[in-house]
Amino acid sequence: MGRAPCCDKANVKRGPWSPEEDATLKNYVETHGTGGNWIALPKKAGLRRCGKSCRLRWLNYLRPDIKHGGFTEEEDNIICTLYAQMGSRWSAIASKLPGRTDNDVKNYWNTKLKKKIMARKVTLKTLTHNDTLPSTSTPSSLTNNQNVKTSQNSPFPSQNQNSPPSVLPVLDANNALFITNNEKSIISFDQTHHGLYSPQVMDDVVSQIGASSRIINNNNNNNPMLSLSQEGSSSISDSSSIAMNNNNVSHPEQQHASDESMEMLMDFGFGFPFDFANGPNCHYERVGEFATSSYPEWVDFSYADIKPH
DNA sequence: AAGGACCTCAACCGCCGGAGA
DNA sequence: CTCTCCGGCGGTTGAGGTCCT
Repeated sequence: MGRAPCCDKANVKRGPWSPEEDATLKNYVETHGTGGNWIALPKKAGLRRCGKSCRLRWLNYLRPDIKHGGFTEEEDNIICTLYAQMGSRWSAIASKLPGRTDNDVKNYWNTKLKKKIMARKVTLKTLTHNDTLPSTSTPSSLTNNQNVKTSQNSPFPSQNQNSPPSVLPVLDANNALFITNNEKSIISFDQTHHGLYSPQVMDDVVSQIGASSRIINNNNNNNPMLSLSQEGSSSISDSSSIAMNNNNVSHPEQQHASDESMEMLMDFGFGFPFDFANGPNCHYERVGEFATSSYPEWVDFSYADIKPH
């Protein structure tokens, strides 16, 4: 048997609040406070509403310090950062945004911000060994991560046979984020997807892209380009992903579900950032937990700058 | 102009944990 | 220690608005 309801649902009004009800509740709370008991408040205030409904109405709409209207770019960044750190703990995230409620933040994330991030073009670009290499610097947003390595002299670091392949985030003069991982390839995230990339993932990405028949050579300097963008799509589904195996790079609908050769799946479906990569050669960890990981080469790009394409 | 699809966001639901009896 | 009550929270719903065909 479940818990008894908090109020007599047959005798309380439900649905949208009228201006009169708003005024009654506002006047009562401003005059008397909540009295520490929301359940008893509607009766005292003369409202035919559930106490929980009164509390919600006050917290989300009537209280004086509430901020209505669009979110700023700065607020977007804060939400993204905190979501990457703590997931859907909306009240905790909202507490860092003065005047915003958990409901506001949750709605904003679910209806706009998630799609906004997904819509950003994600482009992986591989360069050949003969390409001109960018001058490099450490991304300032990553300098606090002591696991991050940068390449100052040789852009193609040698590999230690006994250690996982290194993933080396560097910035070129235009602040484009590049990732080097072996002697033959650099991956550039012209516009990066936030997420957590393991060296195993990046190693696989480089090797798989190199063998991919789907690489698009879309420029004149022999730099093959793989684009994961959803450009041209009128609507963006909630789950967009690419799957990789030993032989190709393809969209999952083109991939047989029973294909046991699949090595990994990168899911851009926002479980973000928690469902980025998994598979026999990959590892699945939460951003906030990687510091204690046994994989010291994990790189957190949650704070990487995103620049318009 | 109409109607269907899609989007937004206020409101509700039900679970959980803390406080106090 | 157990039980009850209540506030707080995240997930979900659905009415109303907007866009698209």
